[in-house]
Amino acid sequence: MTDTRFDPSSADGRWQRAWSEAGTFTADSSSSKPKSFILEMFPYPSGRIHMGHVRNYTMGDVLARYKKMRGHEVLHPMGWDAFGMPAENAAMEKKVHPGSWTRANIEAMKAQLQRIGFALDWTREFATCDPEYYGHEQSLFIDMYEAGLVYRRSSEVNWDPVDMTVLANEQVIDGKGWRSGAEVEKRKLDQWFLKITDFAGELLDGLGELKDWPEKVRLMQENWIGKSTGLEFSFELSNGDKLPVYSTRPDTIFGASFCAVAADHPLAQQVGASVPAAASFIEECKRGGTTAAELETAEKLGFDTGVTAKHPFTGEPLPVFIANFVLMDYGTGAVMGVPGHDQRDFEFATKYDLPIARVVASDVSEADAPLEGEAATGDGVIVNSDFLNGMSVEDAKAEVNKRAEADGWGEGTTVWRLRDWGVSRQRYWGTPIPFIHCEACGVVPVPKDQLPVTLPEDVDFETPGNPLERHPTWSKTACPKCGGDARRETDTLDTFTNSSWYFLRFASQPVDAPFDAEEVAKWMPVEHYIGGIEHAILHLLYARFWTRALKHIGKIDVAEPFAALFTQGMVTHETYSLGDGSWLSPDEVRKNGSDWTRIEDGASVTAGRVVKMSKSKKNVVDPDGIIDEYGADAVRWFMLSDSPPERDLPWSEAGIEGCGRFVQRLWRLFESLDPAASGEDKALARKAHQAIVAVAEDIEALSFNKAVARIYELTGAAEKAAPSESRNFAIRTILHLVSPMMPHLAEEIWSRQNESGLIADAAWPTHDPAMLVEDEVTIAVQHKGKLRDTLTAPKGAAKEDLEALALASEKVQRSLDGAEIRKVIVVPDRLVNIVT
RNA sequence: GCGGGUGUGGCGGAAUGGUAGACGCCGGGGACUUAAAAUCCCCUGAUCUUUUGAUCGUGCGGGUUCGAGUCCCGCCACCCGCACCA
Repeated sequence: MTDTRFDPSSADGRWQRAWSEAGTFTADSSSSKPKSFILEMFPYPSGRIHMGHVRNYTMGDVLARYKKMRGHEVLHPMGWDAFGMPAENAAMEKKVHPGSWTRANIEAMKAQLQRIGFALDWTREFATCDPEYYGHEQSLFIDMYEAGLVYRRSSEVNWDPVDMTVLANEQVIDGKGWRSGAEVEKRKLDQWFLKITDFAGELLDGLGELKDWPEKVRLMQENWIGKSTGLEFSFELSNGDKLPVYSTRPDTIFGASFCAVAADHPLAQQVGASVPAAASFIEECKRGGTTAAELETAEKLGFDTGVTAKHPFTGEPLPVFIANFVLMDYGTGAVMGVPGHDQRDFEFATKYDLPIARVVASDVSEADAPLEGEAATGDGVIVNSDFLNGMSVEDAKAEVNKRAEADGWGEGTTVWRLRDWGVSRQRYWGTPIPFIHCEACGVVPVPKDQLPVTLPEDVDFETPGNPLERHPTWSKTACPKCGGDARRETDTLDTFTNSSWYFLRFASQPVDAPFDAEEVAKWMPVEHYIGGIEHAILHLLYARFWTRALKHIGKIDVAEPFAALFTQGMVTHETYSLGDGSWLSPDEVRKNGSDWTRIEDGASVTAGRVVKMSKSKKNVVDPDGIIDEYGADAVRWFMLSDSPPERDLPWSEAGIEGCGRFVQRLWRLFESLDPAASGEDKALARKAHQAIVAVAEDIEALSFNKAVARIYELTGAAEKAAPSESRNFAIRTILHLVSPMMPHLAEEIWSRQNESGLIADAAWPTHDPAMLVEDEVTIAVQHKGKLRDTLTAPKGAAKEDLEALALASEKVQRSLDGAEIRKVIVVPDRLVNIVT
C-alpha cells in the first residue's frame, strides 16, 4: 500500500478540512494551559495574497504550531485591515462599490490562505469594515474624547490634491503624498486630533522595556518621538513685544549674535504686513522645496526685520531676521543664533556678516582660537561668557537655566518632535467619526446606543472628494442634545486607527463592547508580533499609543501591546529586461546556458538586480501557481530555508524545485520505516536527540533557516543508516520536527502509521539529556597557528593524554621538524596547540 | 549631515575567541534504464602538486592573542531610516 510519491493535491485539502472540522486551532481562553498569542500583521485585502504574505504568515504559523506542541494554548487569529483608499480607487475605476470590491477580495484571499494550511483560528475572523468592528471603534473614540484625548481644531493640514484628502505628517514623504506621490499643499481645515503627544514621554520610556524588539525599530521610534531638553526663554523686543525662543544650548547664550523667526511666525507676519519686501521674502520661503536634495543645498536666507532683541545678560541689541531655515512647528518657531556653535547659524552669519564669537573651547587657553570654516559643535569649556567662564557645557546649561528661572524670563523645558495625530480623512471608506454638529449645542458625540454610525450604501464615486459630504440625506440628523436639526460629521478616521486596537478584538469579541478586559488580560500582550519593517513607525507607534490610552482610561490593564516584535525581510526575485528597458516576467524568459532569452521569440534578455517582487518590475511569482505545482508544504519549506528571516529571501525556481524534492525525500524516508527493525545505532540516536534540542532552540530564536539545516542533516544521516530501532526513532523524530513546517505531509504520514488523532495535537518530542553528550570527540592539533592534524579521543581525556596523542601524530612531527617546543596549549575536548 | 545595518565559495548562508565554508542551490562526473523521468553515489574556495601534501583565503590596513570571520583601532563599499528639530 505504499505510494512512491506524496500527492499534495489530494492530501493538502484533506488535512485542511480535518483541522477545520476538529477545531484544532480554535483558541480556548478558559484553558488552564499557558497562553501564547501569536500574531502577524493582518493584510489589507488588495485582491491577491503575495509571497511577502506567505513568508510572513509561514513564520508565525511555525511558531504557533510549535507553541501548541509545547503545551501552550495558542491564539493565532486572522482578519482584514479592510478600510482604505484602494477600495475607493477601484470604485472609481471599475464602478463597483468599495464594500463589494473589498468583500470579494477577502473571500479570494481567505481561500488562498487556507490553501497554505495555516493554523489559524478562523472563528475570530473579522474585517475592520464590519459595522460591528468600527462601531466599537467609534465607541472607543468617544471614550477617548470624554477623557480629553480627542480634540478638534482648525489646523493647517497636508492636503493631497490627487487623493483629495488630508495626510498625517507621517504620510508625507519628501513633501509628497505617500500614496499618490503628488506634491502636498497646505490648507486650513477643522480637523480631529488624537493627543498622542500626551503620551510622548511614556511612549519613549516604554521603548526601554521592549527588549525583544529590534534595536532598529526602537531607535526609529525614539527619533520620531524626538525628545530634546533645553531652555525656553523670551527676548524683549525693540517694538515692545516679547520673542519666546527655544534652545538646547543655553550655555552658548553669550555667543548669540542674532535672532531668527520662521516665515509663518507672528512677528514675520506682522512685519510682512507693513513691509512689502518682507512679504515677498516670506512668500519665497514658502515656495522653497522640502525634498532632501533641496534642503541639503538650500542656502540659508534671511530678511532683517529691523526689530532688535535685547540680550538677557549683556543687554546688547541683536538683529531679528526672518529666516528660511527656522520651522514654525518646532519649539517656538524662533531661535537665538549662535554662529560659533551651530552650523546653520554659522552659515547664516557668514552670509550676512554677523559676529561669530567663540564661547566654547577645548581648553581655557584656546578662548581666542578663531572659528574657521565651520561651527564648533563639540564639547568643551565655556569661554568669553562672563560668569559661565571655565564651566563645562553641562554646568553652564544648568546655571543659565537656574538664572533664567530665578529672574523669571525663561524656563527649562522638554520639547518633542512628535505631533498630535490628525485622524480626519475626507474619504468614504473608513470609520465615520461619531459626532454631530449642532448650531446650538456645538459638537456633540453620538449617543452610544445609536452606534454604530454606519456608512450609507448608496454613494457615487463619479466625482473626486468625499461622497459622504455629497450624500443627499446621510449627514442630516437630529441633535442628540436639543433635538434640533443637525449635521453628522462627514470625515472618517485614518485607517491606522483600525489597526491600532484590532489585536484586542482578536483576544475577545463580546457583542456589546469592543472587548472584555478580563479576556484581554488572558491573552495580551502579543507574545510574537511579526510583520514588515515598513510599519516601524506609523502602525507600531499608533498601536502602542492606543494601548496606553485605553489603559489610561481604565479599559484594559496592558501598557505595551507587543512583547516581542519581529520584522521579516522581503521576498525578492531577479529582474528581466529587454534592451529597450521594458520588464519581462519570470515565466516569459528562459535560461540558455548563462544567457537569458524571451521564450516567445528568442530575443536577448538581460537578467538584472534581485529586488523586492513588484508588479512594476514584473518580477512577481504568484503563490497559487506554485502551490498547484509543488503543494503547500514545499512553499512553506522554501519560505523558511536558507535566508535568515530578517533578511531578504531571493525566490528562485531552482530553490522551490529543491524544496519539492525534499518533500518527496522525506516521504520515502518515512515510508522506509521498518517497525520490526531492532538494534541500536547510538550515533544516529544521539543525532536525533541533539536535533530535538537544537531545532527547538532555533524555532524559539526564529532562526528557521538553521532549524531547516539541522533537519536536512538528520535526514541525511537517517537515510544512510541501516535499519534499527534507533533509526526508527530518528525518523519519528524528524516527523515531529518538520510537522510545524510541513504539516500536511506530517499528518499524512502520521495517519498512515496508524497513530491516533492529529499530529497537530501531538507534543514536541522529549530528549534524553544523557544522549546529548558525545563519548568521543575530534581534537584539532595546531602548530604555528595552523591545523596539522585531527585526532579522535575519548571525551574528557586528560590534558597530558591529549598532548601525548598530538605529539605522537606523524603529521604533527613532520610539521614540527625537530623544532624546540616552547609551550603546548590544550583545550579539553577541543584542540592542542603546539608553540615552537 | 545624523542614526542604524551589512560585507564569508558561482549563489543563499553556517560557525560559545579554538578544525572557516555546516545545510541548501547551481555546476561536473558516474550508477540504474532500451530510453527518459524519478532516484542514488562521488567531486565541487583558490593556486601549486602525480599522490602524499603545501601555500593562500571571511571588504581593506593595523593591533591584541598560543590561536581572530568573531575582540580593539583606523578606513572602504553597499543598503535602510531620518533630515534645516534650534
